[in-house]
Amino acid sequence: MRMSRLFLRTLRDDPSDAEVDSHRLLVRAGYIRKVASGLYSWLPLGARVLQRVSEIVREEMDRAGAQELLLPIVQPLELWERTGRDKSYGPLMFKFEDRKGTGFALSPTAEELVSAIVAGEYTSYRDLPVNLYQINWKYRDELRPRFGLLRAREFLMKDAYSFDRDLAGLQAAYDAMFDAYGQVFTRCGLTFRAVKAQSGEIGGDTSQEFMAVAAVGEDAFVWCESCDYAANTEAATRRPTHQSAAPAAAGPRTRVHTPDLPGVDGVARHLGTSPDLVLKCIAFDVDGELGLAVVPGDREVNEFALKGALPGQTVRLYRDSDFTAHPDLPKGYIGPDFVGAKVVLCDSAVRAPHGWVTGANEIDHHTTDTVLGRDFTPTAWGEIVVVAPGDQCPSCGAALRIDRGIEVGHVFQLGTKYAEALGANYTDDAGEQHPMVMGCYGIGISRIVAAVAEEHHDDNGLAWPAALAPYDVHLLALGDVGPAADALYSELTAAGHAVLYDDRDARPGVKFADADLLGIPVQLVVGTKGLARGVVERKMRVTGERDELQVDAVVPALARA
RNA sequence: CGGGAUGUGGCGCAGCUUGGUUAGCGCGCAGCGUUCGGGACGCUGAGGCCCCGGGUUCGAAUCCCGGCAUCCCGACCA
Repeated sequence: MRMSRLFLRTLRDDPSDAEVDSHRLLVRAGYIRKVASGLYSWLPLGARVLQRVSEIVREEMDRAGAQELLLPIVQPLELWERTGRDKSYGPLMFKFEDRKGTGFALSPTAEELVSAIVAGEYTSYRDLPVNLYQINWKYRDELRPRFGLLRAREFLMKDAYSFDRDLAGLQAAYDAMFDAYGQVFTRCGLTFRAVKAQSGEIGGDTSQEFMAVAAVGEDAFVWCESCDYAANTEAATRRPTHQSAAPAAAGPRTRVHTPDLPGVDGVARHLGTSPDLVLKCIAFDVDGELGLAVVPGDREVNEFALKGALPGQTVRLYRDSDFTAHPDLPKGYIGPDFVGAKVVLCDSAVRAPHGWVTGANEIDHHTTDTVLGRDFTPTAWGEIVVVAPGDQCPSCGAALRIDRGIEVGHVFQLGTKYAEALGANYTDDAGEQHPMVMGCYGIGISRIVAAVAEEHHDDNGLAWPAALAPYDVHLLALGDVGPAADALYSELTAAGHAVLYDDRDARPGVKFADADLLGIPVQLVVGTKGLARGVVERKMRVTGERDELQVDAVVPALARA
């Protein structure tokens, strides 16, 4: 491509509305332009990168045995009503009506539609397994789009759906997708981890997220320094801190006046102690009764862990409205011995060998030297805190760490939820009907572009991994070298390289600066000085390494690289 | 949804407090000349519904009211 003809305008100044590096540089380098909040146009360079990521994903999906299809983006709302997700997805969906008043939505994902299609075609165990995927635009009217492509309202996603006879089949499909995902992100040059996750809105059981490690990532995840344990903060757990209660060294329990101090930090400061010696009692609803989650004051309750600790029961943390409905609850001053509590679920850290400062079950009062066993008795134990750095890994005991990441992929074992709702059943070899067992697997393709830009750039601009760069080689013609540069351009193109040829009538400094900003991996500089000695200069964008190549050795040299 | 900030040629910004010529600056763009290995310089030029609507006033980018848009922070943890 001759740069003199490329639809491109680079910007010298950072766009005022871009905060993170990927957004800032993709706009400055002319890859994307914002149309509205969370909506972007992909200019030619950006479109090529998106295409290259798509191609990598396509190759790995095909290799893993999945089959590509293409589903409509506009989907009847009726389909979503059948699984109830028109409500649960609710405001996240872009909804509208056609001229006849029929409801439609722009697809935020496609479990319903795929299930309905499979239900309409396949009915026999002989048909299974099958794994279908598409690469298509998805729409979510996000609460708060931000960080450019990282949380957009329109984004390109690869979504795959597997259908199996049983759980063993699902596990095999899931494993195949998991491995393929590792290949995709490795090929894209991302530093990533697969972390255990909660399934969230989509439903189902086992799920793992692929997180590209990045300081600007919106999600924190926990990982172990010495083994491969990794989980997002919702799903993460730790080893119990105390297996059994040691006798607490404490004096008599004492009631103290703590006026207007509902917060742990304020109470600790007021009493000259530290937050980790204060017990926090968080009220929750368990099957309509009052429960208390008891954790040290420097910790937070993990609502997912809380639910996991009380299997089979419906658990929900109290909201302001619950406290309004229960004026008898001294919010901020509840102790673990509160009389109305049917369940007192303590974290293992509560077994620490010392007395605690706790709420005195009365507004403006706390008690000191509150002792486990003497002053309060838990009804249950569990690991219910949000994991913090330094906690022990549940599988090996080494220290856990927390990093931030960008969720670039997510694999789920869904089970039969959608198959049942949409009638995706099959007949087995004994003539009996069963719902198909589903998995679903997503990759944020446009988000990968941003995540890679986030990881691969420097002060001068982008620095694409070779696999994703919009062009392989950036050929710069400096000064009066037209014929030689033209010849090289033709040779390289003929040899199969995607070449961006800066044939513009611009000064060298402009060309160098733009080349670094665009971030194509190999820069070839044809200048009058070098040409006089029969050489062109090669610069590697990532490392900055330079060397010289004889003009007639350029094509073979690049072929080797 | 709550809080904060912003909206002025394609991009980045000043002007607004204290209303008053023809609305400025840098980049970019066009023409001419000089220059030519890390975002050159000079001269000339084009390009603006000052976010939208209403109001105050002889007069509004500027003051008032109401919208809209964009960005940031937060969105239950006692």
